[in-house]
Amino acid sequence: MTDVTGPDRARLYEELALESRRYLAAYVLFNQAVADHLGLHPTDVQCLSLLTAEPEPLTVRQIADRTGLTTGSATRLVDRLERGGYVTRTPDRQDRRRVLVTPVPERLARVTALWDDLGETWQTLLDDHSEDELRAITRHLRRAHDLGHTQIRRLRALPRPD
Amino acid sequence: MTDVTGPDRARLYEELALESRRYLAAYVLFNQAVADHLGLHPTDVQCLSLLTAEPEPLTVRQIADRTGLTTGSATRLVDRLERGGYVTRTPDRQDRRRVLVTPVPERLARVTALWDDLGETWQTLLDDHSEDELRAITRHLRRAHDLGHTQIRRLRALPRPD
DNA sequence: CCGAAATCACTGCGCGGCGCAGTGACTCGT
DNA sequence: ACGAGTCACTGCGCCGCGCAGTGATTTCGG
Repeated sequence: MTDVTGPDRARLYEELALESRRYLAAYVLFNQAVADHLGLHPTDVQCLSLLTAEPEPLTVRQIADRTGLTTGSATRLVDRLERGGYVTRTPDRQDRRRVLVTPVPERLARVTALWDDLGETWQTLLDDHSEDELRAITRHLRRAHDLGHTQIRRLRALPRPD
Repeated sequence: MTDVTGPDRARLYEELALESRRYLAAYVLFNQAVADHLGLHPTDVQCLSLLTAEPEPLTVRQIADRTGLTTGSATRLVDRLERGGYVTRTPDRQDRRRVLVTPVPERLARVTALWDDLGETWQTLLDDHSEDELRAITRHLRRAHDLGHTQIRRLRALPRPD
């Protein structure tokens, strides 16, 4: 077992924490820049990202949950995207209360083209990492993601300090 | 030199890209949850994070640049934080046009306490990574951060596709 | 030097995304 | 069959935000 109390290690933790904060701050700015460039809002871009990541269409509620919006705001979000031609609404045959939101590939081409272009450069970052390192990075991201959701549940359960 | 074209490696790239997206999506939700819990806006929390990360106070303009807001909106942001007692305004003696924004430690204690609590759990994630892995993760984050800023400059230089 | 230009924080104004609360349509459990 | 729960959707009002302009201060060119 590795020693988790060494002074080197403490410094590594601190560096990682600092880089994480900078990384996340940069991401927010980057996302904003992408949205500006496309003439959309960050939320809209985020939603398109969600839709393209999923193999099948999402319902309005699923979009609301994954973006942190209320269902009302999610309806408006889909309104904007539909008006812009990015998505179409389809009634769900299984449950007629639900509405499926399907992305329109042709309209999304411009967006994905931009992502692909930016992603290509991004991949070159990974080229001089070993496979073990890549696995370690991926593992850390996944576990941080999981912890994030755990913390969110904790925060929502906690009473508001006011 | 490692082979960067192998099928395993391509799969690792894809996994890492997917986990990154999930990680970043979770961060946005997490940040929102923290802000909700404190009765603040995500932007406000982000600003407090910036202020506490820096050893010396920032000017309104610096806050604007680092949050992606206009100076006008940054003024309003500082207004909110000042009204809430989180920061104080101090005129800059060197340049009398400028205003320095200084965090108020006592008022921020509650916020940092929450961060520390959440950060403690977060650190346990790192305990079963080797030091080499930690270095690899940190390096990746730093380079991704740098690339992000490069891409932002590219995006701003590009013409709007409209 | 002195006046023009740049930069700073700040302010009115209007837009629009968002949460809230309520509505009707639909599904499900008993 | 009927009530409870869930779905997407809709007015309404709030307020964060960008935009454009202002005055104060600094910087720079002739």
